[in-house]
Amino acid sequence: MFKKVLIAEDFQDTNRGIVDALRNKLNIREIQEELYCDTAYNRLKLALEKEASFDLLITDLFFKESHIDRKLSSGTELIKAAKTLQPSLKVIVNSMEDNPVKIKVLFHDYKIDGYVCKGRHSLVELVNAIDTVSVDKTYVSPQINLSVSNNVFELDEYDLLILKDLADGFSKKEIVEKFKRENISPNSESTIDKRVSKLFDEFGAKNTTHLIAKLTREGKI
Amino acid sequence: MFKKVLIAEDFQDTNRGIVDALRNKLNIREIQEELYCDTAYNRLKLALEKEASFDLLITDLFFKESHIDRKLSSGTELIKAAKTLQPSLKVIVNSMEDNPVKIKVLFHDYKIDGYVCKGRHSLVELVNAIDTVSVDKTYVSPQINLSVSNNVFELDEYDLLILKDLADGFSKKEIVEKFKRENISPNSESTIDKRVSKLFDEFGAKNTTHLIAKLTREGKI
DNA sequence: TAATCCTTTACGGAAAACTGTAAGGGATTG
DNA sequence: CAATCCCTTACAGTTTTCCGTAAAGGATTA
Repeated sequence: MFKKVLIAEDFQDTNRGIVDALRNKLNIREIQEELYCDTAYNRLKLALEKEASFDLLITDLFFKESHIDRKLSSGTELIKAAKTLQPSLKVIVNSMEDNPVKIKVLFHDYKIDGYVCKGRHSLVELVNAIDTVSVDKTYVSPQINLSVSNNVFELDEYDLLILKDLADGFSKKEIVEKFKRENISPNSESTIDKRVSKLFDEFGAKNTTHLIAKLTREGKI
Repeated sequence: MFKKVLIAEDFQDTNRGIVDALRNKLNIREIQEELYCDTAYNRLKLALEKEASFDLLITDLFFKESHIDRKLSSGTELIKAAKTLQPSLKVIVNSMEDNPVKIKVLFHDYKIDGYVCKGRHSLVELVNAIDTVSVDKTYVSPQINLSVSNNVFELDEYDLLILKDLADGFSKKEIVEKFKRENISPNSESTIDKRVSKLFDEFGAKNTTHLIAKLTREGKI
């Protein structure tokens, strides 16, 4: 079981609940909390330098903006920095996010060990997650169905360039001009037309407005 | 000071923090928690019938969906029902929402007494809010600027009908047909054209796609 | 080398979006 | 009552979107 745990979470009241659960149900001795990504990172770094490193990081994904200038502003940035600093560190994410696609990215690209979706059973799940992760397995909240989203179409960088411009209200002709100006190729109106039409098929959209609305709602652009 | 408080909040770990704070800092004797809007409402009703009614309701706005069939599915519905049941009940909302326009609506239309925005200082603010509300004043988290949003363009119901259909990929002609079918008026293509053009001006959008992208990002549709 | 496949590009036509003008009707005001 | 304002609607003209066909060029394969 873990001995030293760091919690990064900007909701004061949520912190309390987690700390209570870890202390009482898992008998974890050393629990520290941070409200900001930057300070959490500094604490991890300091502990590592003093050879008293943390075993587990429990972090949220979203942190409210603050007046203080920050280098790290989101959970994903914190995770990336923390894993670079200390690859052995186990990471459990505890967040509102329930989009399987995004959670999948956390496991694939950010190599997290557990994901707990905030909700009615958060605390019970978090305890289970810590148990599971402590024996080198991965944990995901049962209500999240990661397999559903296997055949989701991925957006490559070029598609994203087009989509973002469309969402910003540019016409196809304007996008053509912009691409030519910035030496982005291909840059014919015809190609851009075809790309967007392909995305209509992939995402089941009837027209540009529909497509952009869908992708915006899903947080993909 | 309040004697009997009900907390409606579907995040288990958040509940814990609030209960602790109320008990320790405010010496409130009777604190009950509910994870669902419906059960919260039933508890309010039961207490009223037994002449042991609650003084204060602290509720979130968003509740995760559950497998159980519910009559009330959001905090606003709970507030509406609760105020109808027991007009004297004080209500403090504790939620993620930080859009001043939406918070303003809670005070105007739902007659809430306090609003605490979940964040780093939630607990401290909540204690302040309870203090303030207990002497018949209203409380709003200091970071929320209700006055800023005075000149924000409001979307009326009719505009929203159009916008939602556009976001769902309907063409203007299809919207016209739909409106006529559902006896929604006005329903000429010309009027719908004009409404949308007005929204372009108000929100600084270049075309429909741009408008829908903006409003979707802002969570207005 | 020839055949094949894929991507880019050009082009054309129907449909839709966008804009401006103008007419009609209901409500308000002097 | 007439003048005015506001909203709805019709219509027309330009631009843009959307979709199909087809040609050109590059890379891969037999």
